[in-house]
Amino acid sequence: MSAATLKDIAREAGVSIATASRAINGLDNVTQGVRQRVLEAARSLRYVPHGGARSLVMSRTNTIGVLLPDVYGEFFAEIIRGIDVAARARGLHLLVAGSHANLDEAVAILRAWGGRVDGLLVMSPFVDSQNLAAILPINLPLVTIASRVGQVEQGSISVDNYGGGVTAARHLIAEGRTRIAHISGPAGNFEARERQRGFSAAMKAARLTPHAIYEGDFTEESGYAGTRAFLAQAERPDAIFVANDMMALGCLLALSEAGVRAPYDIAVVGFDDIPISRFTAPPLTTLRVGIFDLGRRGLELLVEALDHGETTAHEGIIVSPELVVRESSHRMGHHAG
Amino acid sequence: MSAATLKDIAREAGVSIATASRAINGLDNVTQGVRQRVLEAARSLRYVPHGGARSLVMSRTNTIGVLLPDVYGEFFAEIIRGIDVAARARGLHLLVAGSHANLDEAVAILRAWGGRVDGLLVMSPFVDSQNLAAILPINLPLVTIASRVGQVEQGSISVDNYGGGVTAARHLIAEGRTRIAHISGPAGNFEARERQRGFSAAMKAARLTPHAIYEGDFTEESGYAGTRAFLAQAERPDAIFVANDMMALGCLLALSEAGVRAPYDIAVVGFDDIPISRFTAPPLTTLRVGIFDLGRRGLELLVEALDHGETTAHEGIIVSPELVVRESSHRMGHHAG
DNA sequence: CTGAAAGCGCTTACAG
DNA sequence: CTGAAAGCGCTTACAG
Repeated sequence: MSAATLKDIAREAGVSIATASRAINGLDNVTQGVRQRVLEAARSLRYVPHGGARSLVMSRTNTIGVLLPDVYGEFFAEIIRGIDVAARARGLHLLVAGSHANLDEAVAILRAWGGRVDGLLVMSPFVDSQNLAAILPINLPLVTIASRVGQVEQGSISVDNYGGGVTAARHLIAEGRTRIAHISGPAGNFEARERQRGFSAAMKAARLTPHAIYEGDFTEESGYAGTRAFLAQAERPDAIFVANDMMALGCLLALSEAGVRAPYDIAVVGFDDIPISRFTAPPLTTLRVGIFDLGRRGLELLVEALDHGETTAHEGIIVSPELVVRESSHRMGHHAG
Repeated sequence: MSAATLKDIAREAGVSIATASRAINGLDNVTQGVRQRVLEAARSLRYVPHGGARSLVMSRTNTIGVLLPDVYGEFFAEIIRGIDVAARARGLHLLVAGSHANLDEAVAILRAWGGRVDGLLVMSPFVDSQNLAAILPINLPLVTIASRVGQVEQGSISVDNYGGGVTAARHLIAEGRTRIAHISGPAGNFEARERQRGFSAAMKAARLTPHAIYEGDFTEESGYAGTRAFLAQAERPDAIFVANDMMALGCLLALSEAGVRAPYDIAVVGFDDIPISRFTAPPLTTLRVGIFDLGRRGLELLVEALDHGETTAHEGIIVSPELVVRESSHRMGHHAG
């Protein structure tokens, strides 16, 4: 037996399919008795409305398409969680693509979503993703998260990465560090680039030169490798600004293995404040971007665009990361051994 | 201008809408010239097929519904990643619900997916989720991941949690530990229960009694709290089997803060092998369940059920977790200080 | 309050 | 090779 349709329950209840539809949807122009019969028929036939058909006729899918670059690690788990919680609260469904390697792939995915989504939530941190909006195959409300997409978009929420880089550098300088190294994110990543720019600018303002720069790729492995490289140098750094927390984990392990104590020998500052950063040993000083809220607010912006029509020109929201000082960078930590 | 439809491009190309459809879909019964004209019209009108309409008529959505209990932490990021990679390779879309607190909510979500998905991938580790399959509102192919759903399902992939608990206990016993404590998962969680059962059985077989049991909830916080509780006892444990890696992170921090050295003073074993477990200090001994593959294989099982019809009775796949010995439990670690 | 009819955007036998 | 027509499962003016 395949799924029951409105036609089936109309026949069963002895009414027209229009009336069945009204009863099911709780419209008020239906008599008590009729409604009863319809609902009963629906129950006995285990009727489940066909969402696809309904979407087609109402030209509204109640579904948001979420396009992410890669769902590896806690950062993306938090983003998705924020989006999911906000979507569920509004009865919206989420069509999720958890990876795209480049613009072409992103466009192909978006195209395949035609007629399946009401709006788009996109995170595409590639340096060239400013073209995304222009290439966009479907003309839908679009909100970008932590991306460099620009112009055409309906709204955006992003992090002041440059400012965060400045803050990180200033903090380490204020801690009395002078040989400050940097492990960056991948070259093609817009956010990574901004963080490094901010870091460099603040160093320059303090008349310091970066002690060393290592190009990582945002994975723990690369943070580990970068730190090993620094430790092998003739003159070691006395601080490392790591462009995200995942890499900072690798950094902390490399230090620990080498018997180098953070913060005493080398101070470490990360970026993001993923949930586990409070639980590293030592706990990690980092720049909190409020990952969950990035996702949540992104979805809320999109809902606004959906409700108020696409004309509402939202300015981009820019979140200032907050320095969270924990033990990895600060000699006076509570648990200093 | 709203989105162009097949009708628009048919008119533009001077053909019938049936022919336009055939040309667009690459069927071979179309002349070169006609195909050219249609494709050109489609391009100039920026035509994107309406996936919803296509689904309706073909009664195939090419979409899988993914129901998860909670997307917090690396574990779920890995599960989603595995599912996503496998789905993208097959051109399938993913409708994702990243949280449900109980059976009722799960059922409501599933119901709302009627007519939007071809099959269901469900992870519902609640003890009572065996009822899920029976309550299921829609009659769709269903594969469960790490769940206790049973009978009605088309397929399942799960972890031998009991066996993993046994292995963890045996390992610690073999390491010469005798005062072995346990931080469990939440009481209502099926997997947590099985892990503890296995642990207890192996302890009993070795004529040992669990030194202490603390009921956690799979979060870092509870691992931290449980460990603090253990450390406050008159007689401290010399080993802790922690029911998942997230809690083990909290455990390691609590030890580190208290100046208790793992593995020397207290050995620690986790469960899951989330990506960061290699990067804790000390690196965490754990039971690798192959999280990514759990997601990937779950989706593959579902695709099989979709292709071969719902009759194929898949037996449940049970994955044996593999003990990965790192420094947190073993005195002879490479980097022992 | 209820029903017949049109239509959402597409695919697919059925004729030609 | 091409087109007219039916139909996927629903909603919604339009009459009554």
